Formats: sequence, structure tokens, C-alpha cells
Amino acid sequence: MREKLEKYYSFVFEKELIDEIVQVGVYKKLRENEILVDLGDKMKGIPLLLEGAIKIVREDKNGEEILLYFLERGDTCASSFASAISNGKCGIRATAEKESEIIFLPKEKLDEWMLKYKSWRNFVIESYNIRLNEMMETIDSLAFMNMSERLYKYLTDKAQIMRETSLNTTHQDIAYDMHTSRVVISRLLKQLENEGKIKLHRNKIEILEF
Amino acid sequence: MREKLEKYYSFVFEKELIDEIVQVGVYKKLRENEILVDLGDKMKGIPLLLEGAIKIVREDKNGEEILLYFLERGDTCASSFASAISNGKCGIRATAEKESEIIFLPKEKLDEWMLKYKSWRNFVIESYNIRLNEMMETIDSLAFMNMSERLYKYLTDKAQIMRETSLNTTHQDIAYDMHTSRVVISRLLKQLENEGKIKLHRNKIEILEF
DNA sequence: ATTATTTTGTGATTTACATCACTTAATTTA
DNA sequence: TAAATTAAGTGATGTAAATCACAAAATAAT
Repeated sequence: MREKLEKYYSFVFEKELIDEIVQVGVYKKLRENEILVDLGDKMKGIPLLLEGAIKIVREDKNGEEILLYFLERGDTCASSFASAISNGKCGIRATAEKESEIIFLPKEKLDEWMLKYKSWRNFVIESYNIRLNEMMETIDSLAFMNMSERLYKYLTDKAQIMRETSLNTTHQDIAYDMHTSRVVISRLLKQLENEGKIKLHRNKIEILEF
Repeated sequence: MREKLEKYYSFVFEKELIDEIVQVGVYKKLRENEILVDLGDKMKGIPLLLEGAIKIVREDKNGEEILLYFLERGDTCASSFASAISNGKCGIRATAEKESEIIFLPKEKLDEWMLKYKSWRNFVIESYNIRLNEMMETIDSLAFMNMSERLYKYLTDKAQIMRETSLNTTHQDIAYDMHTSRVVISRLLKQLENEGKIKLHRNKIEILEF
């Protein structure tokens, strides 16, 4: 745990803070598709992502989903931070897209560290900024792009987060994330394949052009 | 300035902090439609809204707009905070929807106060949370609602922010905010009128049902 | 190996919204 | 007061995406 913490966070956190994190943080390994945070959960702390990829989705009353963004190593979940500090509920679901490793930080420390460590203050603010910007990008996609453009962005974004050039996924799963139907995704994927940007296989999409 | 500050912020900030704000804050009155923050601006501080209503919009490369959310008294612009602290650019435009009053806080103080005042830390975190939640609501609207529902939500939300039951606006302005065409808005408004939810006038929309 | 299940492909149809083209009404300006 | 401008109403048509219905592969289960 200390090793990975130092690998990804030594440029972010002071040494003393890393020491504290090692002491109070709870290491956890997440299986693929394991739910880390669910709708309405009250967070008792926040996760710091050491390795892997986490998908953050929003769900409405009818159980329909829309992807908000992905987290990768070095990220934290700003929504949890909010929820942890204010004792409020979390409006999102966080699912491990692949096996991941996190450190869970107890909420009691969150405010304490704000006083003690400038690097922590920066990290918190920076995390919120990144998340606000991701949300704006999501809004841009929904408001300004058509399905084909959104789909291509989805594929390339996800490939980057997963650090792979092929994605192991079904058309139906993509449709859930993008809040559309499988038929639409299948047709647009075929179109992207014809344009030479991707190559389709069963349960797998190769991305040829980034 | 002190008077309004105490009126809306005395339950939020410690007395000492209010004193400091009075000392270093710059009071500014905004005319209707005055631009407070524009795309790409580098913020030298953040605005604290004393009175009025501010519209926050996102713009894409083609100059097309989409409304993100409104600010009202007691709010601050989290996006500016981000930009001010990190010296980065602001990805939004903020326009006064009606005559408004703000206090501009210089960025040098922002981090200093994080150390000194717990109420300030809470306020900053709380502001980010509110903004994240507003963005999620915007995403919900775009992803899950049809135009008619979005329009009705737009009207009632805006009426609430403006503290009026009628809005002085044109169909075209609404179309800009919602990133659609005037024709579509006119038709849907007529429909809402037939349902008895609103009453249409030239340059004015009365909301009959909230 | 045969059957069942999951995944993908594809035609046909519907619908919400976008776009075009033009009219009517209200308001402002000359 | 007439002309110009701005705001709103409305028919016709186009189009992206949603929905329905079913077929064809690929894979998993028996």
C-alpha cells in the first residue's frame, strides 16, 4: 500500500501526510463490477484510487442510467467528499470497471488535514475542479454532440482510462452507459467500423484511430 | 454592504470573517445583462452574491450555448474559485439576469481563510457540493427529460431564482438557454398554455402552476 | 452433439425535434 | 401616422434516434 501510495501521490502529498494516510487509511481491493458507492449511501469517508478504473453513473427514478465520468488512479470521488463532510447522501453509483485498489480515508480526518496540510487543501480543491470540468464535458456531449460523436468519445475516453486499445464490452452495456438503445449503438458502431475507426468483434471493440 | 453581508451571511460566517470580508472585499453593482465572468477569463478572486440572480452558461466552439444553472444571493461561483486558486481559465460565462450586487473577494485571501475559519472551509466545500448537484440536475434534464419537461422546469426554476411569478423574456432567449430553436419553444409554450400551466404575453410568461 | 442463451445484425415504422418558409401581431422609430 | 423592427404563430418537410420485430451468429449449458 505504501509503495503505490508513494508512486502516485508523492508528488501530490507531503511526506507527513502520506505517513498519516498509511496509518489511518484502509486498503481495499475491488473486484471487477463491484459496487463501491451506491445511490443514497451515506459516506463514512472517501476513497483514494491507487489502481484500476471506476465508473461513476447517475440514475433517475425509473432506474435509467447515464454515465457521468470515469476515475483513474490518483483520483478521488468528489461526490463522496461532499457526502462525507456534510453527512448527506450520495447521488451517484460508483462501480469498478476492472479490478481496482483503493485506500479508504475516514471522514474525521478530512477536515483536520485541511488545516494541517496545504497539499491536502490543494488536492481537495483540485479534485472538485477536475470533477466540475468532467461534468461540464458531459453536459457538452449531451447538449452539443450527436450520438455518433458521443459514442466515439465514449470509446476513446474509456480506452484511455482502461489503458487498453480494445474494450471488452457488449453493445448493450454501452447503450446503458449512454442512455440509449442497443439497436442504435449497434448501428452506429457498424458505421464507425465502416469509417475505419474501429473494428468489431463479439464482446470486444478494437479502437484503430484515436 | 456590511448590512446585506450580515443579513445573508451571518449564519454562515464567523463574525471575524465578516469583518475581514468587509475590509478586503470590493463591492460591485451589476446592471441587468452585465457580464461578470466570460469564457477564458482568469479570475483574480471570487464573487459573493449579495442580491440578484446570475446565469451561468457553457458555450461550445461554434458559439452555441447551454444553461448550466443560476446563482442567487448567498451563492458563490465555484467555477471561479477553481480558476482563481489554480490560476486557470474559467470555462463558463456568468451574466446578471437582473440588477445584482456582489462582493469580490481577492484570491490571496481564499487559501488563508481556509486555515483561519472553519466556516469558510465549510462554505467552500458546501458551494462545490451545491454546484456539483446542480450540474447533475442539468445532466438529468438533458439525459432523461423531453423538451416540454425541460422547458417547464426551466420556467419554474427561473421564476424561483428571480423571485417572480412572471418572467420577462422572449421565446428566442429561452431557446438560446436551452440550446434549441425558437419555433420549438413557441410550440411547446403554447402547449403548456393549453394545459393551463402558464399564460403567454408578449415578452412575458406568467406561471400559473408550480 | 443438441439445445438454450447471449450477442449482434437489419428491415420497417414511429416520434420528437430541427429546419424552412411565411404570416400575423405588437412595438418602436422615423 | 406610416414604415421598420421585433416577437410570436403555424403549416410543411426533413432527420436523428427510438421502438418493434425478427433473424443470424457465437458461445455456453445440458
